[in-house]
Amino acid sequence: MSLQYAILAALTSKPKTGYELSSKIEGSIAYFWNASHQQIYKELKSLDSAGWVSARDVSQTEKPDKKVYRMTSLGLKELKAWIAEEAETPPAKDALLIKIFAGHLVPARILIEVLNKSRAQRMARLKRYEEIERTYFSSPSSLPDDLRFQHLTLRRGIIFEKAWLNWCDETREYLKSRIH
Amino acid sequence: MSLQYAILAALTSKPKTGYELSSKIEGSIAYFWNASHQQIYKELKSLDSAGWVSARDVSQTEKPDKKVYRMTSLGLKELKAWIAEEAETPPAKDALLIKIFAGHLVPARILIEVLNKSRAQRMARLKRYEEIERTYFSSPSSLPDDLRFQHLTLRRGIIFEKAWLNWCDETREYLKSRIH
DNA sequence: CGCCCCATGTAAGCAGTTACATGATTAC
DNA sequence: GTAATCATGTAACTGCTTACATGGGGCG
Repeated sequence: MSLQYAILAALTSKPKTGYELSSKIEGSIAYFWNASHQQIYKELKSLDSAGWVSARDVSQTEKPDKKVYRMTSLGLKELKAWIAEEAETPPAKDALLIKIFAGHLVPARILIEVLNKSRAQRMARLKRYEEIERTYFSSPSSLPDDLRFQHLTLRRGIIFEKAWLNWCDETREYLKSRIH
Repeated sequence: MSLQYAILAALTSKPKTGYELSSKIEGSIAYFWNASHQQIYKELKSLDSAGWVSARDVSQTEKPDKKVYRMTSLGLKELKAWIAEEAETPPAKDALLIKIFAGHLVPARILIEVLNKSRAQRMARLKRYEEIERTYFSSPSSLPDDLRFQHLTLRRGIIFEKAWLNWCDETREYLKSRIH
């Protein structure tokens, strides 16, 4: 259900094709959401038949034809109404936490390896986010409205990756103490 | 798939019924995972037919009969192997972030209300986690192994709820500046 | 010659939610 | 009497993943 609203949110700035939604969203909604192209095409169809978006067929000569989707006024209305609803707080659902929870079952050095790999992924994300912030959001107050809100979600990414790194380090300290 | 491992992780300390798994997990795995009782009964059946857990029927006179599940040695072996595998980093998938992303579409005071409600939920969790830490984990070094690992996942919860609160405050400051 | 980019889908299946169902005991 | 706790499920459905499919153009 939320994916439909994520798609609508991605269509607020300008109309997009399913292909763009599934690949070019890098740098905005991809900070906190993902979906396969199959699922996105499906949701676009269902949004279309609900009248929340409308498709326009565009023929291309050197590339395959495509369908450009734009949000309708009904879609905008529904999106606004949904935004104003209370959001419930989802659980983390990160497999790494299950692994740590049951971590006493395996040797500490194995867990450290698993943790280090996760840490490296988190660090890579943080670097990417910080790079994006430096490049596009260096002076937030001069940005147009929609980009200022995008920046807020990027900020969330930066704050959280840092929190992850802190937790990884704290956890790693304990695991190291179990080896020596 | 991960739910099966979450169930196995919950069964490491002692055998449990589906009912206990779906309700009494409060205070451990519930910090970062959830599931309906229907789904848990389904997964227990599938784990049973795979030989990763085994069920024992227990008749009770004053309560309904129950099935107590314990992990088998095969289940333990598989859980250990899974823990040692690299964990990929999932996206946040929190609807609040979609709402903020498209936040320029609604009046700032509406968004502040939505944010405040989320913030209150986060704050309540943090208080709960801190209370649990004070009560059960005040001197971690004297704890048995499995509880020390449980404590690590609780620490993650505490660190993350604090990070959420920081982000909420940062975001609220910006939203307030849009009203005045 | 093979691979990547563009572009959109079908089909099968698994994972998870929501609604419905039963029924005894204990506590207010 | 009515609500909560204990205890386990079926049925229908939605959401999402994985595998498979097509086909032209550009690049090395």
